[in-house]
Amino acid sequence: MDGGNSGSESDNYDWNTEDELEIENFHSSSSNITVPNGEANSGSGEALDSSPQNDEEIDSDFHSSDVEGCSFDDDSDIDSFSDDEEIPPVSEKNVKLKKLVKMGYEVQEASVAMERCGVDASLEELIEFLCTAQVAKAEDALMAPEEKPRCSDHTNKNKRRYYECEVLGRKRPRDIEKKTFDEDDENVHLPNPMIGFGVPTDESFSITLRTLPEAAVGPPYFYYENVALAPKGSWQTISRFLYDIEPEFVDSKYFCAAARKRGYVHNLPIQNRYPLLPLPPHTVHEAFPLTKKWWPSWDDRTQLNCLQTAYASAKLTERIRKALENYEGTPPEEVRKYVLNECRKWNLVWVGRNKVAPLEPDEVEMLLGFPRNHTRGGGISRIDRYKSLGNSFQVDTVAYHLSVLKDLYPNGINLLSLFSGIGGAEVALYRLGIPLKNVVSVEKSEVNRSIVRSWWDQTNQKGNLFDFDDVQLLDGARLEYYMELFGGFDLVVGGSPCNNLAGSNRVSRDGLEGKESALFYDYFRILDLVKNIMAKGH
DNA sequence: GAGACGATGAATATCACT
DNA sequence: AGTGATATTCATCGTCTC
Repeated sequence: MDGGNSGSESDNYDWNTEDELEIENFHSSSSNITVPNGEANSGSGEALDSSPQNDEEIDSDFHSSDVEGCSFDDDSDIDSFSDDEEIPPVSEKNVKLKKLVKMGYEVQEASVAMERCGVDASLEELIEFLCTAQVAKAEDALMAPEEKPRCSDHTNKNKRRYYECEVLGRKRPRDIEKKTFDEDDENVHLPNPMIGFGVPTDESFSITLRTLPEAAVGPPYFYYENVALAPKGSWQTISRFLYDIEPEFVDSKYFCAAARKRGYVHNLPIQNRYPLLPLPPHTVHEAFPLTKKWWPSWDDRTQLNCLQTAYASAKLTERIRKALENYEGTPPEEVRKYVLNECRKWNLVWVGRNKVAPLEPDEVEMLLGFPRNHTRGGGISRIDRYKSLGNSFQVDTVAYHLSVLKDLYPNGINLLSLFSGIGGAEVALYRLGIPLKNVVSVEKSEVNRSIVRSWWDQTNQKGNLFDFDDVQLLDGARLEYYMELFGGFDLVVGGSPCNNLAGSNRVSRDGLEGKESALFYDYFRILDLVKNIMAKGH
């Protein structure tokens, strides 16, 4: 492991303690709130940059831009076991996985089998499971949804109660006991209010202690994200794969002026979190002061709904203007209802008399916590900007959760960023003043990779960015190579595609097994590989 | 080919009320 | 506890225009 990580004051944080942690709210530890102010903190990275940045060793041949085809043309030995052939056995588990894949099973289903049967399962057991699963799958298609078996009937070994937390707070004690995450419980219920273990603006309900399942404890730390309102069962599955950690559901409306209900599964400490400063505006009026002049009294919205990938047409806003222009004061009930419905559906704001408009990409950037023009330039179209932004993290929210890493890694971190998108996690860490030493990033969209690469250059990052376009390229060999190169990953972060989970999707809301959303299993696969390699003692 | 536009509801949660 | 009304949702696809 990287010497920088285990050094200095890390004795306060024992990797192996399952529970540890008994600290105060971020309040009392005001020393933590020495946050670099917003985007103007480019210097902070350098200030902390005492760690050796071995840029030189890391040959520029490896510098991502050429990774499109992922050229391992360096004459390092990595070449010898790159693709189809022998991956060096990082663990027995991997060997089995490899064998199963060679037998023709998908990596994904093989992973599932190993997860279900346990690491000690023999190859025969695994194969039997896979055969049974295939039969079951065929039967499944004939079964009514209600009779479909769901989740884990296998993990009887984990009968322990693994979610125990102490709650410091005044209200909502009635919810506490329900928080225990029973594996027989089919429903992962969403917290109300949706504040996870706590948000900066509402500390009345704030959990500062939790016990992680043993298998969940790092290294590395990991942070997984997806839409909270996924089809039933999705989060049970996600949680089950991610070492039975209870998801933390948080609505970003507590961090910014727009809603964004998301679930996060992570093994980070949860005490001493602190928010990015300055705090972003929390209401539409604060975010867009100019709209106040035109905002009708009968539009009672103070915040926006979820920022999505599609936006309203100019024609729609014109229809709304026409519908309103005939009325001097307050329009009749029917008209108000129509207009308000459209406004809520499309997140329209008032920009003139009877005139509404969709948010500009710049404004969406701001709401999501990105620097202005983050997605602008480089030949990126307006439509692509909306799409990329709509799929992104809300930076303030993620940064709040990741803020606990700052004290743990004063010299910076090595980051594995899967499904990076426009770099929400990278931006969050940067704004927290956590130096990025080495970042391995996977992102399918070339537009997005370009955005992150551009941001990396603009912010004069001192570390190294390696980007790939396909998670499949990250196999055991490649991971071992990078981990060997810079001493493992400190954080594995990623939000896998939500296409088949999102409520907006009329066409293919197929759940976790959907075409894109099934990439979650690659997140698990890669994370598990990293954990195994780390455990092997790098 | 790129982009603007409109059509395409179901699933799920919340809430007021009995 | 049950019920009906109400609200929200990281989207996809075909067609058209330029």
